[in-house]
Amino acid sequence: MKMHNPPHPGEVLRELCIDPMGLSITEAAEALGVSRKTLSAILNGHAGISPEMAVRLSLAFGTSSESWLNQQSQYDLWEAEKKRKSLKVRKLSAV
Amino acid sequence: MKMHNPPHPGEVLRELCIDPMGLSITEAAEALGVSRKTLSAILNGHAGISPEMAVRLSLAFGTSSESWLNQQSQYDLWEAEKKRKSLKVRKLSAV
DNA sequence: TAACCCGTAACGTTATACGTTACAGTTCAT
DNA sequence: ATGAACTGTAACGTATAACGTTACGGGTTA
Repeated sequence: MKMHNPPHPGEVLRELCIDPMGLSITEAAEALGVSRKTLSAILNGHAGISPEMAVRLSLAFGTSSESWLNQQSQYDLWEAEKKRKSLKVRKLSAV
Repeated sequence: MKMHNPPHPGEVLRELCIDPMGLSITEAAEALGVSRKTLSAILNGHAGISPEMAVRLSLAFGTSSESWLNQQSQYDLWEAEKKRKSLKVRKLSAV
């Protein structure tokens, strides 16, 4: 019940890692072992952080893979919750 | 550092909700508003719990969507971590 | 035996994470 | 100042996965 419109994880990645370290997309993408396009898409909100990417970020930046993937989950869930009222689901009661 | 080979969320769903309530896949799928195939795939580990499915489960069973999606994240991450050593990533040091 | 319900396999559709290539804008060296 | 090198992103193609529809084999029951 604490969710507050979480920012896209790509924003966080840029503001917490890329920008402070003065990295270009090209440099960071090379270090992560992915294409410039892949990283660019994440930073611009056109792609999410995949489980494998979370591990890559963990290796490159020394953070926990869990924290990156959880951020993505919270973001995805926030989007999915917007449709909650429009979903046709019948409540199942215990016995 | 606490991860212990998490079970597939479909197993948990079956053991915690479907079985105890004596529901068939057909009944549960209908209540959730998805096809029998979709629920069957999840319960047998052939599909994961999507963000939208997490919200559906939340509506049908009165649980939190977050808990379902987090379970899936932990499972996906466990799988991704298996490849950690084979990923070619260069560590980026601060300054 | 026939009608019915159940779970799952087969097939098609759509979305997304990835790479390769191509392109427009900068910077820099000649 | 003109050409080379680099940067970020758009365009296009591929693979995987979540979904629905349909079809099928195995029970139960009338």
